[in-house]
Amino acid sequence: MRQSHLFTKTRKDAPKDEVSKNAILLTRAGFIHKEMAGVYTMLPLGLRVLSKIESSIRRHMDQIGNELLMTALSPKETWETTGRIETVDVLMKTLPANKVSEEKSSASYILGSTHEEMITPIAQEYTRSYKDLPVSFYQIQTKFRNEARAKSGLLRGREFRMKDLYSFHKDEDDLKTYYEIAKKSYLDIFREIGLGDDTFITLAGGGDFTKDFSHEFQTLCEAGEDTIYLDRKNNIAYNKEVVTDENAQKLGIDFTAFEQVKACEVGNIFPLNTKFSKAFDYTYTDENGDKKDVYMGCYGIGPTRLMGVIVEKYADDKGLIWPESIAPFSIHLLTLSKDKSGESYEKAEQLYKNLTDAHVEVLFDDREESAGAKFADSDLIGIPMRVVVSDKSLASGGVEIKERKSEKSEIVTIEQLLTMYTKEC
RNA sequence: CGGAAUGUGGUGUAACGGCUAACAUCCCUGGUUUGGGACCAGGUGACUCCGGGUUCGAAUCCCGGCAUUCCGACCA
Repeated sequence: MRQSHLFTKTRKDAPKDEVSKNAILLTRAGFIHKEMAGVYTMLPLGLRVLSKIESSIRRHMDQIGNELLMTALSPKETWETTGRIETVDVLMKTLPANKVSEEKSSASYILGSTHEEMITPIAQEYTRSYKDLPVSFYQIQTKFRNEARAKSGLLRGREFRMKDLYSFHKDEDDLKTYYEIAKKSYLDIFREIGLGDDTFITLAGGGDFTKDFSHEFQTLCEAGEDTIYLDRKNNIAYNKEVVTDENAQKLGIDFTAFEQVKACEVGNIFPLNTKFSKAFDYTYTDENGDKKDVYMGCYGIGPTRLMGVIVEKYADDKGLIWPESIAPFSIHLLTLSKDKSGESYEKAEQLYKNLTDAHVEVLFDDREESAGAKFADSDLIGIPMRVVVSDKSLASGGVEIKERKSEKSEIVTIEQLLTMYTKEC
């Protein structure tokens, strides 16, 4: 993509209505645009990152589930069936927007904050035999939660992206088996998008869902809302909420020996068992023709929150630093020449063409800006590799390459650069 | 949902109760410049969040909303 065609611009000043690092940098670099507290538009650069995160999640989820797309609007009745219309305080309801529509219909709907109420009847309709089980469904979708306090930019929004996976099983053992598969898949995802080393499975309270512990995936992050008790050696953590004397005794654990760290919950998984299948009277027929309860699990990851966490963890004082796997582009190509008929400009154009022909994702800064402005923007946007084509670089034998995360730059020939990026494909 | 702070051109800031609301940046014109957010000249752009009140006079003081941020509670 040519930067001259990118409608967003960078800003030197931080927006005054943001304090969190992720919101400030993503706004300054033109990745997001705030609409309201906790509600952000994804601008082109932001959408590219979000899409990469979601693609990565999708690749892993396709191994263990069927993708579908449920509706964001849901009928009130289904929430009345489970009783959660009374107990889930983040539910948003639609209202007729004006007098005219009020006269037409006074119906109101629930905006989906989670989809157990919708997926269970779908599973019930299609999978009623032991031969159909286990089965699992997932979607990546925009969710709505009326958080009492949206905060920390992308970390806690009222409208956000979520990947939600639901699994259905013949019995508890089968659920447990799948639960472990899902757990592993989640760890693979976090590793792939660059959070592997700092993300820990964390035992937490099960909320309404279960009396047992549930599992959260917590990424070490100062801006996170949670505190976890971490045992790095054994690769396990406990959410502060379950660190009680009672649990210490029950589990035979000395929590004082654990490291206390701030973390952000990037995923969670729950064994729901029969909570929802009972509410919807969902049973299957077993080999003997008997009706049996269906066991269920649910598993969530928040792509927008992941994006925020990655910014919080990897940015420096100059701007964003994207991990390779989710960067909006692989290469930020800069020409320092404004003379569009000059040699260095033409070399840059040719290089841009060769790279994009080879399916390398390149952001080409072809704008008429000063060198300093281009470097500053490049640092702010945070694409992993910067490639500069200028009279100076050509005189030194080629193009200058510099990784965003490194201070060092080096000169390579154009052929060397092309080889580096095209032989991977 | 409780508490606190803040609302001024697109963005970031300034302005004692008193003159045409100032500065920077962005944007537009022209010129100059080209390896770390260049420079010169000119120009556009604000009912000072909304509604009341006090006052001869309100961006400024008071009351009520709304919005944003932070702290706390909450967080399927």
